[in-house]
Amino acid sequence: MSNALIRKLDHAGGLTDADRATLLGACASPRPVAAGQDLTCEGDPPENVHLILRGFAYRYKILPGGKRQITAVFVPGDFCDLHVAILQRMDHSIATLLPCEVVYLSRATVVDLTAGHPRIARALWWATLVDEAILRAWLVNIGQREASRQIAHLFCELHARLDAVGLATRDNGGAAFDTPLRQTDLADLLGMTPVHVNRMLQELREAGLIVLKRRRLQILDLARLRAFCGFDAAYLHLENRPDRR
Amino acid sequence: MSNALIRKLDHAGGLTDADRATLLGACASPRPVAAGQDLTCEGDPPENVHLILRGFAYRYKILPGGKRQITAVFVPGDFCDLHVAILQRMDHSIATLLPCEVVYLSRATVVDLTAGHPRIARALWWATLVDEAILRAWLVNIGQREASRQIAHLFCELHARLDAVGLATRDNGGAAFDTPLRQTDLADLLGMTPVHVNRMLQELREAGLIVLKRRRLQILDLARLRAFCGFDAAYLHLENRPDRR
DNA sequence: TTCAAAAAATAACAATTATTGAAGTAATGC
DNA sequence: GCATTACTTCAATAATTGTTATTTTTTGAA
Repeated sequence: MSNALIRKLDHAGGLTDADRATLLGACASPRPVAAGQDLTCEGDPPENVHLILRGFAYRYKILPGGKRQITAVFVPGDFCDLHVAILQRMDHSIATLLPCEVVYLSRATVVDLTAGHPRIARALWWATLVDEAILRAWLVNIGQREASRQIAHLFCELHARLDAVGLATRDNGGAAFDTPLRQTDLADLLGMTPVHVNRMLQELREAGLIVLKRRRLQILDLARLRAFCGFDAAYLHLENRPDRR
Repeated sequence: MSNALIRKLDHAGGLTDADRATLLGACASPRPVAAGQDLTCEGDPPENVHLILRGFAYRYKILPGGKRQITAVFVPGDFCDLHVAILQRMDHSIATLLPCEVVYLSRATVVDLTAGHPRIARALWWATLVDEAILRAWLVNIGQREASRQIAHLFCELHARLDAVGLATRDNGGAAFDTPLRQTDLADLLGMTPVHVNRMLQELREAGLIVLKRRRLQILDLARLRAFCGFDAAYLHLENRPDRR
């Protein structure tokens, strides 16, 4: 037995079967959440920790002028706010992009998980560090790359992360996955206008790099797309390739 | 007795005098490091944890094309890489901006600090979360604000962080601090060209918002500068205002 | 299946930002 | 003091990105 969380944490290495069973137990009763629902709002005191088991969610912040910046995308296996219990108030919001299955973990449960299981604690620590590394990679992406390469880089990252939990396919050089991001989401994530996102997507299509249709992204030649945007998966720290079960 | 680290962690709250003494002891023998030196290089396995006691440092990543993105600025009291011991390789580099005094802490020391002193552990945890929040704020800044407001926002953040460790002045509405960032650094931090940074600084000067001369920044009216860029210090989580000692 | 709403695609034009080069000034380190 | 580095200013051009508006397609609900 396995689930997205365990598949992900296996990349951190060091988990025993007993640890996996403990994690499975903690994920026992996920709740369904509809698309477009806030899991946490800015200003709230943090309560539960949210774990996405199925579906997609995202972290965002609304500026006074109404602009929205997306600062994280959560895929199955991701904690949305593992860390945040120490802070007094949330400084951002979290919402679902698609219908999700979400595990609500009380702080007490998280403390139990980590205090009683050092290898799990280490794996969760690893996940937190990877989240931070992703944030840095996004900063580099937005700051330094041109628009079409930003989009390409995001797609490469999403593919790698979804592949790590078994939600992407790879076939002779190509790859594919379902993406929840609309063009307006991409725009708010990369700091562009939706129109420009659309233009850049056209470019990627015309360059023969991607096919994007009905929220399904096909990467025609993964190596070529990665070269195009200078994607280096090192920051995802997936070096411990687990056996596929 | 106090130092920048203690002044900073006092904002997390909860430290006892004994904790402060323990922290002071850990900072006992800082090493001087010249300006422009790498403390850690991308690709290295992480070794020591670095704590800046005096001076400024920054985290950066160089892209294949040679572009540099600065992903963090460290001021006195900041850990550069508290967290990173778990990962196999550094995915970025860290270097000094000015001559610094740096405490090199072995992983063992960090483990001792946290394992034996729960309130210190909590404070370090808090510092890690704030670092992440700053990263998100930078993403929002670069993604959503126009160039001059990005610079203003960065200045507001630096002022707040330096004020938290007693390195900024505030006088009847205004404020001032020494900044280590050259215009090329600002450019690599915000994803602009140096020429454009220069232009935007002129705008801020002409708007009567700042005076920047010889690496000293004077904010003429802090409230006005904050309003100009929509700065809200909440993400720095400095709510526990300690007594100044 | 049909309809209404949302999202995506497209186009023309405007605004912002980057690039390059050059020249001069100021600050800094040795 | 001298050499070096950083900053300032100007200009002309190019590239990128934003704005607005319209059409088409997709999506989701009735």
